Order: sequence, then structure tokens, then C-alpha cells
Amino acid sequence: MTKQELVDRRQREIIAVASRVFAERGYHNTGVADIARELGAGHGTFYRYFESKLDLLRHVLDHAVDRIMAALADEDPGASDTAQEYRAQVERIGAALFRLLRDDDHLVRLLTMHASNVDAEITARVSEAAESLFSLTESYLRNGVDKGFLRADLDIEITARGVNGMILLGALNALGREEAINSERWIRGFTDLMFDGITAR
Amino acid sequence: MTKQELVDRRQREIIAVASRVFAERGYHNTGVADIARELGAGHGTFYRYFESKLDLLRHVLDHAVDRIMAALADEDPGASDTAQEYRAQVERIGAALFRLLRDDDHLVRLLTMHASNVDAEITARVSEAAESLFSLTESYLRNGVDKGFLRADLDIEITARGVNGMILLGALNALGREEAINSERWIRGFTDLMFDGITAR
Amino acid sequence: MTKQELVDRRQREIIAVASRVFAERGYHNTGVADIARELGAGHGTFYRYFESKLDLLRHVLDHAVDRIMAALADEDPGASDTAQEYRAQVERIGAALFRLLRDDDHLVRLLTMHASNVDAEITARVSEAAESLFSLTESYLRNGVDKGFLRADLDIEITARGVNGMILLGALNALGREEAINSERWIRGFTDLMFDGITAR
Amino acid sequence: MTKQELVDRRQREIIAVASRVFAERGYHNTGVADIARELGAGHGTFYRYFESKLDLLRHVLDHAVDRIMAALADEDPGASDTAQEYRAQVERIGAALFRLLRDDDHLVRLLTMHASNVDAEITARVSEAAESLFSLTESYLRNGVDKGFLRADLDIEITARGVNGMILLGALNALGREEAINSERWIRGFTDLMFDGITAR
DNA sequence: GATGAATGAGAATTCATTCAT
DNA sequence: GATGAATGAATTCTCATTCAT
Repeated sequence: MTKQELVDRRQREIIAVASRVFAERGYHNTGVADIARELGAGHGTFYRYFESKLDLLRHVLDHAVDRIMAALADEDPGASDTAQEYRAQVERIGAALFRLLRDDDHLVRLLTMHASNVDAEITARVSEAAESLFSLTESYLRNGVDKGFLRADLDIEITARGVNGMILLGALNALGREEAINSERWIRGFTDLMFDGITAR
Repeated sequence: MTKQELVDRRQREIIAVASRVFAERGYHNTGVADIARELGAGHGTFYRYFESKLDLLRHVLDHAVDRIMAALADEDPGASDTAQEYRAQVERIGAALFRLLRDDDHLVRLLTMHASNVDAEITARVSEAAESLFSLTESYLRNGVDKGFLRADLDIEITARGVNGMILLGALNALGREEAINSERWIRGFTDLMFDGITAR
Repeated sequence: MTKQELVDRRQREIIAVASRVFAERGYHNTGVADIARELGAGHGTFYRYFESKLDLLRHVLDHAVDRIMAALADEDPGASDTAQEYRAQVERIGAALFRLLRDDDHLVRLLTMHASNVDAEITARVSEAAESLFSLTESYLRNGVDKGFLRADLDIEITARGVNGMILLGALNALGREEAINSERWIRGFTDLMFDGITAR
Repeated sequence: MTKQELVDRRQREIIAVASRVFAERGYHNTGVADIARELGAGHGTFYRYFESKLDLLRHVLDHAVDRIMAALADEDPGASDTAQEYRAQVERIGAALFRLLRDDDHLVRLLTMHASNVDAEITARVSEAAESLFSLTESYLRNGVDKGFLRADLDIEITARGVNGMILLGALNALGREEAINSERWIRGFTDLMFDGITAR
């Protein structure tokens, strides 16, 4: 293993610990010394791997965004040709997100609650990630409208934001309750709402 | 004006300023001195009206929750007998929320992003408010299912969380973009999504 | 009652309250607001009667010293011609001091413990009072040596300091215990020690 | 030198500086910044060695009490069988105390004047130390009464308090005057008073 | 390369004093 | 004359960052 690889591994280790601790206690309530203690290292060591506490937060957020994006990358926004197929895609995406949250149950909390009030730059970074997710949802919806299996009069932008909000805040709520996550029920509930609405027919 | 009224007025003034500043810069990035400066007062003055900075935050949050609850209090969750009527209720609620957000554009940001990582007690307070909103949505949905104008197989809990997420995070997005808020478009987009889903028929 | 008399009365009232509170909680732990509250007056009022908190302390100490001096003024240091007579004087002085302490049980504490670490000027003032008491004891002892009823080889200065220490710290101890003050026992114990020493004969 | 030894040494250094400064200026008039300045260190450094300013005071007082107790520990309260022997013991104790005061001329001032009005807990700590000294004197006196070389009718409790007051406040007076301390004269004066009283025979 | 002791900028809070009402 | 709201200097304590070992 080269020297660079060792450095990378240590950085990843620190990011993993910091992700958890930042999500649990918040950026401002977590000291560099806390992170170092959890790592079992001196807190001077920390500065060999990151320029500053803020620099670490940037890496932590980038890592979180990367993981979420990776979970979504398996699906192609243009792949579906029927509502049935799109619904199946959404279910697979939902399942992937739930798997992610089950492994890293602090990911959402990190992004939505704890990282935003640090800095204008950090806020912008989080917003940018949210916009990416929004654009992704938009392209799925556009595909469906173009191919005619989604409503022709769909306001794609508004709907995309609504769908994302439903998913993200729903996920946050799912985590808040400590109940074992019954992912199937959540996914069914959300896809039903998204595809069919609440009205009886 | 009695002395108590003067005290109340000054407290409200401080809460108004702090709501804005906390939302803009975050609780931790805002010093008592900053708040005092914006008030045009010495920072000792602040402590005549609030016990501590944390005490102020509690008041700020309570005030925010009160305003949101007040905006929702005009409607009765059991009033509607048809999907049509319920949709009209939702549109009125949406309009009320948009009016609220137009006046206090930091309200949502305050609750969702900036207040949560201060303290376990503060987190609990925000969660509690979120749960109230969730329960409220649940009672609307239950009314519709009971009366038969909403889908009989609706998973009320999951759907309520989805709907609230759609609204809250959607609102946050709406504010994030600084575009003049076209509330009618947002409301139509969200009600269409909520009542009819995205599928073409 | 003239205006000046009203001012004097109010000043004495404040001094009385402050003597107690300073003795109980210490100068630094007592705020101007505390004194005002006990007086049932606004704390701005305080400044009509005293220049500052420190000025009040000066008056409080002067008053305490005056009371102690007054309690000692009834006896004449040159009056005794025999050890018997001097012992009677000492017993009367002791009784007078105990009466004083019973009325104002904070007087000693005020002088010995709570007033000294405020200021160089205050420390000097307390020392000066202690020196007066010391000189007074010296003149009693000198009278006895001159008249031959006290030991000819008495080191008057040292003995005077010893006797005063015995009395003052003894008094402080007597107050520390909350036991009802059995003044006769204390006076007998101290005069026996002072006149006869501890050695068996 | 181990790390723990370095920490201990630095703590002792801080205690030594603080003992002097607290005694000179008083606890309340001494800021943490003052102590740090005298140490030639940043004031953050202080908090590496003591939890708080109050914690430092506790250590300072404990150290002072330890030194006084150590100076008294060489003598055995039950060792003397004659007044002559006891007087010799008292003279040795007096000499030891004077040596102590010559080295640490702020010790007594610290205990009697400057430490008492900080806190109920601190007051209790000082009182407790005073009670220990009182008990020690009592056991010397009891030994003498039991063996018959001190007066059978001695009120041991009262006398012990008187003797301690004589010594402590006498010592304080001795220090107050800046005259070179002529310890022999003080010791002779006090032992004469204590053993023989002032009456001519 | 790792460490953690030292540092001081910065933050919250207190309280004696002033002064407009 | 009395009041207490306003003030800001001063104080204690925290913690990100540096750097000598």
C-alpha cells in the first residue's frame, strides 16, 4: 500500500467518524478533540489530514452527497416507457435509499439539519446537492410526460420539488421514530401517493 | 401603556429581530452582541428581557410554531364531505401558508435547518411541533377515508408524512430560489400531485 | 424633622441592612440590587444616599467600629488599682461585647472576614481600627504594670495583641457555633486564662 | 521526568503564585488573566491545570492547610508530663509556626481574611480547618489536665479557642506590621500569657 | 509522522452606575 | 425625590489551531 493510499484510508476513517458525530451532536457541538478521541488519535494528528474543522465538514458533506448520488446512479431517467415501469424504478430507488439510510442512518440528518447553519459556502453546497436531486427527479418526470404515461399537464418543476420533499422529509421522519424501518410499507405508501394521489376512484 | 405592555412589546421586537438573524446566519453564528447591535441597544439590555441566548431561542421557536399553527387553525379537519371540498380546503391552507411565508420568509428555514442542532431539548421541541403538524394532516386524511372520498386503502400515517414533507420542503425550496413566489402555481402543482398523482389517465 | 434628619435616618437604615447582608454573603456577593430589594426601594434610590457601593462599605465599617468603640468607652483604662478591680472591668467589657454581638451578630464577621479583601484603603481602615483596640488594651495593661498588680516583666505590646486575638477570634468562634451563647462561661474561661494562665498551682 | 510529574509541578507553580496574589489582592480582585500574566502564560493554559478559578482556590486553601498541619505534626499532644515540658512543646510549635509564616507570609492572611466570603463551600472548608486546629489544642490541654499539671478547673473548650485566637490573630498582627519578626519575643510573650496569666504574684 | 501542551480570539453573562421620566 | 431601564466594561471560560518535541 502506497503512502498516498494510507493517507486516503485515514481520511476516509476520519470522515466516517465525523459523519456520525456531526449528525449526532451537530457541527458546533462537536469539538476537534471529540473527533480525535473517537479516533483514538491525538488532535494534532487531525490537522495532518484536513486543513481545518470546516474543511473536514466539506469532505463529510461531499462524501454524503456522493453516497446518495451513487445510490441513484443505477437507474436511467429515460429508461421507462410505461407508468408501470417507472413505478418499478421508483420502488427500486426507494429501496436503495432505504438501504443507504439503514447503513448510514445519519446521512439525511447530516444534510438537512446539522450542516446548514455553519457557513454561507456550506449552505450553498447543500443547496447545490438538493438542486441536483431535483434535476434528476425532473428528468424522470419529463421522460414520462414526453412518452405520454404521465399527465400531460404536469407542472414538472413543482412536482419534482414536491416529490423530493416527500421523500427526504419522509425519510427523516422514518429515522426519527426508532421503529424498525418497515421499508416496504413506506415505499408502497409513497409510490401510491405519488402515482395515484389520495382521491378515491 | 402599562409597564408590562412595554416589556412585552420589547420582547416581541427582540424575537422578531432574532428570528430573522437566526434564520439568516444560524444560532451559533449569531452573538448576543449581534442581536443587540441590530436592535440598536447595548448587549446588557438583552438580558433584561431574556434569561439567556438559549431562552431567546426557545421563545423564537415557540413564536414560529404559534404562527404556523394559527395559520392552520381556520380550517376544520372534519369539515369536508367530498374530495372537491377537501381540495378547496387544502388550497386555502396552502394560500395561508404562502401568505405566512411571504411575511416571514425565514420561518421554515428557522424550524427546519437552524434550530435543531443546538440542544437535545430544542430538538425535541422542534420534533414535537412537527408531530403536531403530522397529526393534523392525519386527521384530515382520516376524515376523507371515513367519509369515502379518499382511497379506502390509504396508509394514513405514511401519506400524512409524505404530504407534510412535500409541503414543508417544497416551501423551503420555493424560498431558496429568490424568484417571486407564484403561489397559485405552487398550490395547483401540489394539490394535483396530492389528489391525483402523476399518472396519466 | 428637618430634611437633613430624614436623609440621615435613611442612611442609617441602609447601613443597617447592608451591614447584615455584607456580613452574611460578603461584599462581592452582594449586589446593589440586593440591598435595594431588602430595603424595598429602587436601586437608583441608593445612589441618592451613597456615592457608590464602596462608599457604603466605608460607612458600614465606620459604623461597626463606632459601635465597638462605644461599647468599650464606659470603662476607664486607668481606673483599676488592683487585679481584682481590673478583672471586674474585663468582665464588664466582655459582657458589653457579648451584648453587642448578640444584637448585631454580624459585626465581627464583617470586620474580620468580609471587608478586608475589597480594597487597599478598606484593608487599611480595618487595620487602623484593630490598632485602636490594641492601643486600648495596651493602656489597661500599662496601668496594671505601673500600679504593680500585673507582672512587672509583662511584654505589654505582645500581651495586648494576644489578649485581643483571644477575644476577637474567640468571639468569632462563639458565633460560628450556633449554640445559644453562654456568655458567662466564655467570660470566665477567658478571664481565667488571661489573669491566671493555664498552669496548675 | 514523567508527564504526570510535569503536570504536578506546573500545578504547584500555579498554586504558589495564586496563594500570593490571592492573599495580596483578594480572590475577587484577582482575575484569571492576572494569574496567567504572573505565570508568563496565556490564560487558556490555566484551564489545562484547573477546572475553574474556584477549583484553584480550593487547591490553594488545601495546600495552605496542609502546610500548617505539617508544621504541627512533629509534636505529640500526649507527650508532656509536666508544665515545663508542655511549655517547651508550645515554644517549639510557636517557632515552627513562625518559620512557616516567615516563608509564606501570606498563609494566615489567606485563610483568615481573603478566602471566606467566596462561597458557602469555601467558608465551610476554612471553618473545618479551624476546627481541626481547635481540636488539636484541646487534646494538648486535656493531656495537661488529666496529668494534673494544668488547672483542674480549666474550661478546656473555651481555653482552646482562646489560645488559638491568641496565636492566629497575634500572628496576623505580627505580619501586618512589617517589622522584622522577632519571633523569640513573641513566643515568650505568648507562652507567659498562656501559662502564667498577667497577674503579678 | 504523531502528539498534545500552549495559546488567545471570541462568546456569554453580570452588575455598578447613569439618567430620563 | 424616586425609580428602574439601559448600558458596556470587565470577567470567566471554550476551543480551533499551532508547533516544539
